[in-house]
Amino acid sequence: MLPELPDVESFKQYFDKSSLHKKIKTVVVKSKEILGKVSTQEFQDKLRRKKFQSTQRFGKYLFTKTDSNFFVVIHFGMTGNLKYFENLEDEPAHSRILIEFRNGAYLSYDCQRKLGEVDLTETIEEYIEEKNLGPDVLDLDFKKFKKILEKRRGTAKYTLMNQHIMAGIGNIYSDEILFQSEINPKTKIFKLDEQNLNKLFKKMQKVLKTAIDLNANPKIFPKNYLIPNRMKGGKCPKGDVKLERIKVSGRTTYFCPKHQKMK
DNA sequence: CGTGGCTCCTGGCGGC
DNA sequence: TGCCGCCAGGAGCCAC
Repeated sequence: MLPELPDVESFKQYFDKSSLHKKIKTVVVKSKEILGKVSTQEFQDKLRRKKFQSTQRFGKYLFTKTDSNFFVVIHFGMTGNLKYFENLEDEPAHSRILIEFRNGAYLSYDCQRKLGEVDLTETIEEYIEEKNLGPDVLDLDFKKFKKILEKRRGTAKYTLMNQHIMAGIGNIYSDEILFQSEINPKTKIFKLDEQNLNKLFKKMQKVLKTAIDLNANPKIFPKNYLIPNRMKGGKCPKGDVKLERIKVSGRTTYFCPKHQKMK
């Protein structure tokens, strides 16, 4: 699936399990377009002989702290992935950055469409500031959630997906959250009353946490989830109504016309 | 502030 | 059969 908050959380777990506390031997930048501000030279020089000490996820970003007081920031774009492996023949097809550890194993950042980005930062706060990201969705309580929605005039879908308002939700999970909340994606956010907002907040937390628990794997999602049916001709999991496919905020959006009526 | 359109990118697929 | 062009969607930019 596409790298939204639950997917990045599972990348974090994968990274932690495979790549922490191992000394880096070499770094190969195979597609320099993937790098943000940092040059290939600096990226390689700074990482050589270092170790990753810990990781932190914020929104759709994964921050990996090195033992030298800087972070590697990984953004997965649409097609980013991580793979740890022992033999070079197992290197993925679109390996963009390849880290070789001193134990002989490798970590590859694979990204077919090159829409992802890898960069360095001194602090997480600095990076968040620079990208102007809103708070991480899972750090919100209901009070803060209501606060950041005040004075917003956009649609529910746009508001959930806008990383400057809140960080972590993308096109796929916004559809799921709105489906579970029984809110039409085109509903203006200010049209929702206290009760609607409360339901939206609770379902948002529930959907994201459930997806994290299930390793962001739609194949094992609950039976009443929209995501596994999110395709042309897909049906509402609560009945046999056909899902509708429209554009909201320029993004392909699936919703159930029966359960997500306009308020 | 929000919307819609364009851009980046690659591979899969539909249509002719 | 083969090839063109659309589409997927994360995110930035720009005009309105």
